Amino acid sequence: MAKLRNHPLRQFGWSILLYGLGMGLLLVVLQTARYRFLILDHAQELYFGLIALLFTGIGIWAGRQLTTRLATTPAKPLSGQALVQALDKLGITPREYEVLQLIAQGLSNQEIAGRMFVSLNTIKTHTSNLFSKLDAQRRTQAVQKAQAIGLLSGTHPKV
Amino acid sequence: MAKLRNHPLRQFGWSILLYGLGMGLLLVVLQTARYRFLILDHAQELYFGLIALLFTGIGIWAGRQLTTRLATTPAKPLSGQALVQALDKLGITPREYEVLQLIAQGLSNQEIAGRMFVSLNTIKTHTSNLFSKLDAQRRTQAVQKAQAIGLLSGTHPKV
DNA sequence: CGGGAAATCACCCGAAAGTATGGGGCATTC
DNA sequence: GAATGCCCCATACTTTCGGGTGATTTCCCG
Repeated sequence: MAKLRNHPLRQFGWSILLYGLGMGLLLVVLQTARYRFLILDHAQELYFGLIALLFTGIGIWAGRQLTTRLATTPAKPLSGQALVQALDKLGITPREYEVLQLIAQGLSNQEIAGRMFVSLNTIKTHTSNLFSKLDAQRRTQAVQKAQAIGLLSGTHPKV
Repeated sequence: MAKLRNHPLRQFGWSILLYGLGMGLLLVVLQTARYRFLILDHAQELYFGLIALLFTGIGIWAGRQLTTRLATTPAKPLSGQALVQALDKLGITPREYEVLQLIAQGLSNQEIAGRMFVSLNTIKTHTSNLFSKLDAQRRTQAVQKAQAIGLLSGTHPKV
């Protein structure tokens, strides 16, 4: 084992870890940089501004990753409790339902994998199980059937 | 063929402006605060960390604002004359609209070809043109956008 | 008549999607 | 502690999609 892996950077599972590491590293870099060639007390404001801007951007990115997970789950698709029963009846797990919602929003498997911080293969597994439970062969068919049953709320244009 | 129509982008209002102003103000506050009761040079690292954290949070908040604003596109039924106008505005031909409806019902290109008594390649051409007119990359995305505009009626439990 | 739009079909090619199978980790339950 | 269910990941393989290009026919319009 541990030889050549066929996945250079495709996996998003490490996103959070990388984010944390990157953040810490950036801080260190900024710190050292400050004590080297930018000792000007005058540039103090600049630092704050730059850091603020940078981390605002990072925050927006991170937020985009998180919002879908947070936003889709507590959304009121059909009838709350009735929804749970319907899902339970079909044997659809929470994770699979998440995938279903993202599929309905027109996302690709790769994009879904990125948003849920899991591997593309995992998404494929989820979709595969989901399709069999919904008795569908294609994602469009799955969405259609899910909407027909009422599993999905109104359309949410993302992108 | 494949002509590109105009796709006006959505405006975000002046929330960005307010955000910028708020950010600048926050910086000023932080600055003055630093020179008053927090003059410890020792806390330098803390400052960066706190600011980073703070603005990451702000970024997440801002990102959430933007995405939700995008997500609140009206999903009206739309029918009759208004439908024709909407289709005409997008440059969607009758044949393409037929394909769109069948796609929304979860059919594959092969199945659509069978139902419309044409070649699979013809369906591919239609879908391709349709996607460019709807500004979609995937069929699920096309369906989602079409529903958002109101081009598609309620879901029909076929199959 | 010539131009343009629509509809039809074809071919290639790379990227996604879907299928099948197996394995590991983890928590709950019996 | 064995069994179960969910989740995660992987490999291998086949099929479908989607993009690009080009071509033909028909029909309408100026």
